Amino acid sequence: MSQISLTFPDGNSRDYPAGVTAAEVAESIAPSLAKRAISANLDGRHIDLAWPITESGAIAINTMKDEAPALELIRHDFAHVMARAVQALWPDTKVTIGPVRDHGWFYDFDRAEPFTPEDLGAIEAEMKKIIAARDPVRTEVWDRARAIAHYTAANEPFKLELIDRIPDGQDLRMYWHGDWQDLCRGPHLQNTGQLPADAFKLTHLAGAYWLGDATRPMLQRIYGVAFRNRDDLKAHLTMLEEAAKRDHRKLGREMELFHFQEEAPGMVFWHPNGWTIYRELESYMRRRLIAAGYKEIKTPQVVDRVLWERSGHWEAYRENMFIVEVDEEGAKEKRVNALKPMNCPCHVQVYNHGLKSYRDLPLRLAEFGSCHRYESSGSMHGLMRVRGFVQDDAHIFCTEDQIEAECAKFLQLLSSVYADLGFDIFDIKLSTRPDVRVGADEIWDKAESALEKAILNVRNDFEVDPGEGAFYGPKLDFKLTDAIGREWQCGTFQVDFNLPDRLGAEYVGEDGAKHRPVMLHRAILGSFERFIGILIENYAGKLPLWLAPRQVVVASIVSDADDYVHQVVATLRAAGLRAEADTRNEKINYKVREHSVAKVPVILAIGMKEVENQSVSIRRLDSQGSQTLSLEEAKNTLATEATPPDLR
RNA sequence: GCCGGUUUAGCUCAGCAGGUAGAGCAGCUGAUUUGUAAUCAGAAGGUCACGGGUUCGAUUCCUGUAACCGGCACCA
Repeated sequence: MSQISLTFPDGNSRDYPAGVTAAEVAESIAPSLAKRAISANLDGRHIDLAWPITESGAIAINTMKDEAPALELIRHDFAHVMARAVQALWPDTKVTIGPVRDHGWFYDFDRAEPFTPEDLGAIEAEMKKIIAARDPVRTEVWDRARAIAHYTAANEPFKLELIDRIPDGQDLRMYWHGDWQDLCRGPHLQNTGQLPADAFKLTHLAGAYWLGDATRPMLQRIYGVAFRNRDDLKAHLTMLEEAAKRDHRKLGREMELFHFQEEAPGMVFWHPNGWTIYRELESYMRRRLIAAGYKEIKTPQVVDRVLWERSGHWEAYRENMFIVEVDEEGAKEKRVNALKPMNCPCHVQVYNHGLKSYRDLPLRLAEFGSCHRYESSGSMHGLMRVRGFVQDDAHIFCTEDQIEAECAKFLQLLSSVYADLGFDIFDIKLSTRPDVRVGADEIWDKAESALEKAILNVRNDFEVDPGEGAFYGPKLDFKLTDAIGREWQCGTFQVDFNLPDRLGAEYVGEDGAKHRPVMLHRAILGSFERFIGILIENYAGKLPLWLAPRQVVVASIVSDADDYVHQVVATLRAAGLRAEADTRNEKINYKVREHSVAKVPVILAIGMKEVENQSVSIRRLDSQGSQTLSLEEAKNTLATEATPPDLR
């Protein structure tokens, strides 16, 4: 038998007979390592301990201490154990796929009866039995015919379809967890007893299309989470509770920011507090855009279908547009309009008015464009996905040569805006030309490299998503990371060679001839509604002072202080602060608690001491104590703090 | 749109093997003048999401619709 040479992480290497398993390699290093071993990495590939190694390479033995491989194995084996438990409880259930995902796994099943939330407990109990049995896990390589014969006999049509999709010549591997078997690429643990029976939980049930395809049957998906130990699971569940507390829908109700109701699903009813945040954010964006050389415009809400036909939207998105039909006087047919689902065609109309010269470019037209899209009922989610929303939209009309500079300027503006709003971390994704596209390859080359160069001016890490660009041009997408690590795609920068052509945009060049401008679609916040939702969740409702809808409550301790309370409120208001008086006949404890729960950032408590000294006792949200300042001092401090970041 | 779930007072939630409902908080009224996260008392508050059916009788059972929640699909 031939020899192979395996190199260890410390740089040493040793020879083994070909076909040696990682378990044997671990044993040869130290029996204690063999006991703790769970899997191995061979040239970066994650393999089973029992897998025969036939070629030389670099090997590392994994134990439960190696977080990434340990979690992958645990979650993957849990998926199998859960599927086994489900088939044990309901033998008529068909199995499909069960990948590792996020903090756990899911497995999709096909069964006539729906699973109920109560079933989850029964499944968990069955899983614990399987773990306690410590059944060995073993694997075999099967040829296609044998696998097909097996799953035909077992009446598992989804598995048969999976086999069909695996390329010819690829090994099919079969895993057994005890007497339950599943087609799987592995790797897996050595026995089910290695699973932490106290560190998993089945979390929820959901429907999911087979292979993610809406035309295929809907399966029943069961989600679970699993960790290496009970403490990690508990920490995860606590984190979920914390995230639920930040839910902008809950905070929106508690802080009286907005509401939704049946008669206008997906449309926001902004209340005074919420609208204050909105206006503050809008004013901020307006100042930033004007300072960055944009001109603000406003275009119609209701636009005849012919414009959407010309732009191409009617054909592609008719189903998602709100249609307004009008009986015009004397007309035989109703006139068909659409509520605008986006602003770009209207912006081209503004551009097209009057002859443009190359000297006018780049022309940056911005609009807080109110748009309506008929989103499917199941996709709406609080402020995050709505049917009526406002974009911080702008279109830059420029020459091809100006793309790079405009992109660089935009990146600068975007990162500065995100930093001002509390988001210092964001990721960039570059989506390049798709198979189906318009425009010559040379122009795509130019646009893609311009975008890439522009990013590299700002930072050196970005993700490339080949083929995911829009049909009209490549694009950049920006994902920011919030306080609890979630990512939100907000900004976008898209190069468009198509729409200027379809809508006949032109400029007169230096050469006196007419040329097509390039159009850059760009947004930083995306939609105000969604971005405010993100802000609320990021700050858990405790917005920075300049964005807080209610900035200061001046609360009396005794009613003899009421006159001075009103004087303090008037002083603060004159300094531009959103201040209100609370002179109700309640204890200061009660007032402090109520305004703290309402997330008012500053409470000024006023008793007779303050009246006498013309001072205030200032109490910040979440701080224990209070501090006494003169009224003048408090006014100046708060006014400075409440200044929007771009005006400081 | 699809699968599953939910819908009871302003909010959070009980309840009903079918006999038209209950709590806490909020709100209202009164007392209390209070020093940094809930003062006490009283009265009041509901077409049990909406429509149809079964029944002597439906908030409860069946059925349809809508909205919402968790996912899936979609997201110009």
